[in-house]
Amino acid sequence: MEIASFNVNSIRARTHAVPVWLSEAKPDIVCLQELKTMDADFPSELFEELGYNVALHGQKSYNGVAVLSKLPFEEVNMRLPGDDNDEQARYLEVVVAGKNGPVRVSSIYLPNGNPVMDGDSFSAKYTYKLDWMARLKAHAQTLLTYEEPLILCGDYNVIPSADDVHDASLWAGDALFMPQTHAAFRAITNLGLTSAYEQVDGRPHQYTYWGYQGGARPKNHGIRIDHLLCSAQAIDHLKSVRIDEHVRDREKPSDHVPIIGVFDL
DNA sequence: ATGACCGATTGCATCGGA
Repeated sequence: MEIASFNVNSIRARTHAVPVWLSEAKPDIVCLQELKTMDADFPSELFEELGYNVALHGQKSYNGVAVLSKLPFEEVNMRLPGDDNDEQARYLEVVVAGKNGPVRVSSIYLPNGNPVMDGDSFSAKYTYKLDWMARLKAHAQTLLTYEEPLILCGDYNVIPSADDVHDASLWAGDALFMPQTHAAFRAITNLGLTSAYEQVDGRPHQYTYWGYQGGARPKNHGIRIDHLLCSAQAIDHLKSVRIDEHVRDREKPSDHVPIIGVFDL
């Protein structure tokens, strides 16, 4: 089973790029982020034609997550517990039937959090990011008690270490690289979730995002912020990981590229 | 010679992104 994560930066702007990539890569499950559209305007037919079932949690203009799956959904959950007033569409969790039992997959669009400061204290945006990460930790803790293959896929907006960016000094003080961000990310991984990339590859300076500005892609000034966090029951069956960075060099690309984990599940 | 950001909105500029 191949499971991918891809922040598309508007699904309507990517009606060519995403189906072309799907036709080549043929992943079984794809977690999409930053749809930037309401459910009614999501081009489901493009994906149904390619054999995918679609689970959708859209939002007008911002955010929005989806899961495409060749296997039918046995369960779909659209909310990250912990704040009933949170209206932002950033979480979608599904369960499909693997070879040896249920496989649980989430599509995550973790808040950016910039700017970090508002005067002398953390901004509302950065506080929302840290709160959201604490909620994700609490939910992950619940899901891990199921002792299932669990893969939390998404745009975490977290640069895990200085090895995951061209020049870390340029990111000091950024919400993606703050000590508090790193601590909140470790609080999640320390529960027993392993980054698929770090488990089977781990080379430094491999990126999943290059900004549109300043020739970031040709200069290879990227960051690695899209991650597949896996329970032990998933990591046991992880065979390989790849980052399809060639997608970034095509016409009208997203600023992110897909990351794919190959699991024997 | 110079790698000039992109997408959504009700807009002809502003916001959010990372």
